[in-house]
Amino acid sequence: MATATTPRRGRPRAEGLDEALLDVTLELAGEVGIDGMSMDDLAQRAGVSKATIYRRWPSKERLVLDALNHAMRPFDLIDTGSLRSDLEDYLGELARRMTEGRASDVLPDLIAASVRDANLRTSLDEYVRYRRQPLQTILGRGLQRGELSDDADVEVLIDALIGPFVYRRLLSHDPLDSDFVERLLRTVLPTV
Amino acid sequence: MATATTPRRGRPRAEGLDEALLDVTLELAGEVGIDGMSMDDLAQRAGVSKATIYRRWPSKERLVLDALNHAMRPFDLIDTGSLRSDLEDYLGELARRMTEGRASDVLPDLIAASVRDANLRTSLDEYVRYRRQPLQTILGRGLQRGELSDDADVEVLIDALIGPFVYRRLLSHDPLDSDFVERLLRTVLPTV
DNA sequence: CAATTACGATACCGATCCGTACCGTTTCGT
DNA sequence: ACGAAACGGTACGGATCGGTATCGTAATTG
Repeated sequence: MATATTPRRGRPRAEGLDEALLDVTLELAGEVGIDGMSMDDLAQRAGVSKATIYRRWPSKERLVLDALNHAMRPFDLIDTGSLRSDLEDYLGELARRMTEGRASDVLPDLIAASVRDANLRTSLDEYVRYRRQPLQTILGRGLQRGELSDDADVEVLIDALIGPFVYRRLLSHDPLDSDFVERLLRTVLPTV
Repeated sequence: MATATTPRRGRPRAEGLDEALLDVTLELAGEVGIDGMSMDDLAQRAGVSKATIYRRWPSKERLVLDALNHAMRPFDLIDTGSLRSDLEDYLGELARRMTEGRASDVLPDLIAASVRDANLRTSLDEYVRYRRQPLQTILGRGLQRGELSDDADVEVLIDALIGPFVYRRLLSHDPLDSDFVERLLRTVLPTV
């Protein structure tokens, strides 16, 4: 976790191996689930000895936790000048991450595991807030510009924008593409 | 699965035990997860010998599958005469089932497991279609009555109605109550 | 060169779990 | 009464898994 600041005496840790292991962890957990992933399989997939892993993390639990937190990368948010295109940009990026991203494959398993694991729950909550925040910014700008009615229910509007993505990704398995983004915005966004 | 039609020779199966076991299975799976549920724990919780379970189901997998399918009970759909109150009724019932229902506790785990289990996936897909159908009926009536614009995107509208429920239940953990139903309808439903 | 630490490989321990087998007992049909 | 099937209890086998320990080797510092 913390970078080793003191250059010790013996053979140094393999460079970049920590991050590589976190990636493999996320990948494998996405394939076979967190519980279904054995440390032996993980070591083999990474081309590494189990001892090497346990020299870096004290337990499987902590490793998985690190891997999940490591996967969260910030959105860069651009102000295009219009509510509609701001939302198109953001939701397009969201669709991309929910279909392609490394983290997206673990999501179902993470949700299930977080029900009974307080640490995973905390990580997941952060992730959720992370995704709402940009929409709050975008919709706030829309309100200032008058593109959104003053009595609009911003929080529920966010639910109505993110919810369908979650629903399609986890349950209906309908596509998450730009066409869907268009149709969703036409359906949900109050016509101005 | 099939009811034993032929009254055999020896001691008959305990009456209603099958259903009781399915209930306990669903309950326990909701608490500790499908993988986390051991057959020994299940037997103890049900006050039953493991042999009794394996006399009825050939494997844990088939038992869980039966339990999930058993949990799906039909909605009874009433035509209140107005689109708005039809939706209030249906979404209110949906909110109730997603928070109180036996099946609701297993949902996260079921989603995760269905990613890698074709049989669970099939059950889950049925469940998903089950929930869309009533909305298709309700919105269809709304179209006929002219309460909905002819160019409304019914499928995406359904996504926008169900999605927020899924999102709140699995991710944001915000409440699913009648107030939320009201706010969601005000936000999503095109004002007539 | 010597001490030190990381590495791959492997064996191992203890725990858990699914599924089966066996026991003596209970409840039914004949 | 007798055989047949279900029952609770329990023990067991085979497999898997997390984590530790050990060993010989490689890399780096002093």
